[in-house]
Amino acid sequence: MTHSTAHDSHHHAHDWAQLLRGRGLRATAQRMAVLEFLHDHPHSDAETVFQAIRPALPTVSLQAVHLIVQDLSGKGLIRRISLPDSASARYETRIEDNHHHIQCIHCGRIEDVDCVVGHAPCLEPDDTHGMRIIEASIVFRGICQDCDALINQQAKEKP
Amino acid sequence: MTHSTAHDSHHHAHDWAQLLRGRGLRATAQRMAVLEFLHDHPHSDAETVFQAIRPALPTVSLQAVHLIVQDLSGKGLIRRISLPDSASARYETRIEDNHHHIQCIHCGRIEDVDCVVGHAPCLEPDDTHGMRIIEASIVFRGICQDCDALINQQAKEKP
DNA sequence: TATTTATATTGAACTACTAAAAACAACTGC
DNA sequence: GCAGTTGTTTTTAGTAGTTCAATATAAATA
Repeated sequence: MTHSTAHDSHHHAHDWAQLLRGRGLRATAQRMAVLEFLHDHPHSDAETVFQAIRPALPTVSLQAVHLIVQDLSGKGLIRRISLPDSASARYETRIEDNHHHIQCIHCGRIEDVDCVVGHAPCLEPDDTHGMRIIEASIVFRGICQDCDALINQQAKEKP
Repeated sequence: MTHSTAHDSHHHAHDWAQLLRGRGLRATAQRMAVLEFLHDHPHSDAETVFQAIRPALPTVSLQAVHLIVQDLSGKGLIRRISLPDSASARYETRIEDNHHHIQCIHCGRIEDVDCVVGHAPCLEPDDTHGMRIIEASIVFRGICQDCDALINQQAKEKP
């Protein structure tokens, strides 16, 4: 019988330490801080994570963050996302499902795309060239409403 | 009535010069060399293109290649591909159709994926978060037969 | 608690790409 | 065909993101 507070069940308190040890990784403060931040702020890049966790861990280095996200990706605890319109790699803790992403080519804003209409077919190319498919990475490139309005406005101003 | 030799029809000789001028770009030797090479070697990165065309154009610089692929992408003559398992951007001349790619996560080999079973749905996420979709970039990550065999063999050698 | 060993830190280096100014070459009109 | 204009390329530097190597540190184990 497990005790779980209302806060826990709502927040789904993650035992990052146990998760790390389960994959044969040591539960360090840096790794847990990275996991915690990525859980609350998906699609963050290494620099953003670094800046965010620095106040709590003043000695942390950007290189350490790079090393951590690499290790965690390798062990499947987080997922690395490389988007056409972002120079740096992004990371997220949501790895259980096969979800995809949509990014505004103007402002770079990124959102999750939970599923694709007709979903399954997207994971089955008709000719795999003899390859065993591990995952399908689908990135939708678009323009968000804000940027669209902004562009239309700019077009009016100087014709 | 057009004259076309057997060689032409087979090789589908491209008039890169005319294609460039049609988009308001000057037909320079560098640009034509880049187009020609990318046509024969799709999914090449800037460095590869640079090395390939250098023998014919000894004064060409890597920076020029970067600039050229950027210009050509901007004018829609080539397409830029960014793959999760490749650090550098790749380029291809095949832009008419909406085809996708499959890459081996082990050796990095890239192949075209002409179509997806059930095709159309992949271009329609169920929630666009208010964004206007411009394109869907689908990359299949997998392991090719050669690498799969290699990995299995290595696993046997040291258990 | 002491020891072992993984992990973090530090500092440097590397790769892909971009920027700015000068040299050059493609298109225009003569 | 030749000269002028302007778009391109070259050259030189620089930047961002990431990785590497050696040392220092801290987590797990006994």
